[in-house]
Amino acid sequence: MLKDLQYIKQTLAGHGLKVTHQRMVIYQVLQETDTHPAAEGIYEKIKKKNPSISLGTVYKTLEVFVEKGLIKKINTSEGNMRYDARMDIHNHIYCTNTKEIIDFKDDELDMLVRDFFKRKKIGNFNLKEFRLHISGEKIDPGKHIEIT
Amino acid sequence: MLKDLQYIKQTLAGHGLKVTHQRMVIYQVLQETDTHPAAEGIYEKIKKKNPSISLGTVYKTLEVFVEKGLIKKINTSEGNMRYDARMDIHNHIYCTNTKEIIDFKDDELDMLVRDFFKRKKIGNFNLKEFRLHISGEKIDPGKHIEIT
DNA sequence: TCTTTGTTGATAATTATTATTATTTATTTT
DNA sequence: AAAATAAATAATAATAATTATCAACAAAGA
Ligand SMILES: [Mn+2]
Ligand SMILES: [Mn+2]
Ligand SMILES: [Zn+2]
Ligand SMILES: [Zn+2]
Repeated sequence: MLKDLQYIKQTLAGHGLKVTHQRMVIYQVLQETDTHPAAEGIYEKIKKKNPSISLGTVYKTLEVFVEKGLIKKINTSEGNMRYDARMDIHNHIYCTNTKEIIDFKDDELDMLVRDFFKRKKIGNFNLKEFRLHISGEKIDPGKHIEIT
Repeated sequence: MLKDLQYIKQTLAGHGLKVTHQRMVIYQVLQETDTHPAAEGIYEKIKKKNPSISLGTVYKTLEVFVEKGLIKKINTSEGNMRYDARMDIHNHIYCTNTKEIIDFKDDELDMLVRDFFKRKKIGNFNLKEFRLHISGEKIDPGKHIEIT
């Protein structure tokens, strides 16, 4: 899913953000990857081509993206934050062994849960969203997890 | 749900832990409360009656409890850890406004999801558990959330 | 061009948490 | 019971992740 620069520019601008090189490249990294990286990881990847970038800028920029609804911030059980460019509602599979986070989306499951909460009401509460956190361990850490 | 000291002693001992005053009082605080406090909060509560206790001890003790399967450690979307004395599998409702975490357990929902994963298999993955994270906002922050 | 405003990089500060270690307390051995 | 051993605690230092500060820089507007 290679996004061209034009698309990225439009996306940033469309969210009310001034287009800068740093923002472009940070957003691009997040688009290209599905590993839900931490700020540090994004920073390391960018530094190769762009050694002058600052880690603080990465943090700041990611925070701005989150505020503008461009990306999501997700928290791991290890306590550090990871970032996710996928904005559709979906769930995460955590491997407690490799610390990987894998996306998991299933319409049937969504319906099932949404349906449940149509019946079961939570009083004095404005439900925004629900996510399923699935955790376990990869059997063969070398191979991929596959959802069938 | 007032637990007497005898019960707490037995629980600690039953999990292979030496019974100390600090452990007793830390575990007691967690038992008495349903607010999923952070280490700091537990520490503050204990300090009143027991001013000599150290924050490091609270952290250490909580970690020991988690390892022994006495309590659970849960992570908030703000990134800091909270502790939960409830050990049965259950879900959490997060209020993004008050930062409260409220327990939510429903057998029908559990079945629904468990059932789903009996059909939908995740390959190369040993599923340990799934939890539903429900987030939203309290409508009246002064009042309680009620599950009907 | 001058002025204003927003962004970045360098760096300092903060927060949550963990590690270290001497002291205290509990348990076992003599 | 006294001595020896082991475990737990308090005080403190260290670390990691993240946020704040601020001067330099860049873009946009007048
Ligand atoms: Mn995601
Ligand atoms: Mn819980
Ligand atoms: Zn994702
Ligand atoms: Zn709970």
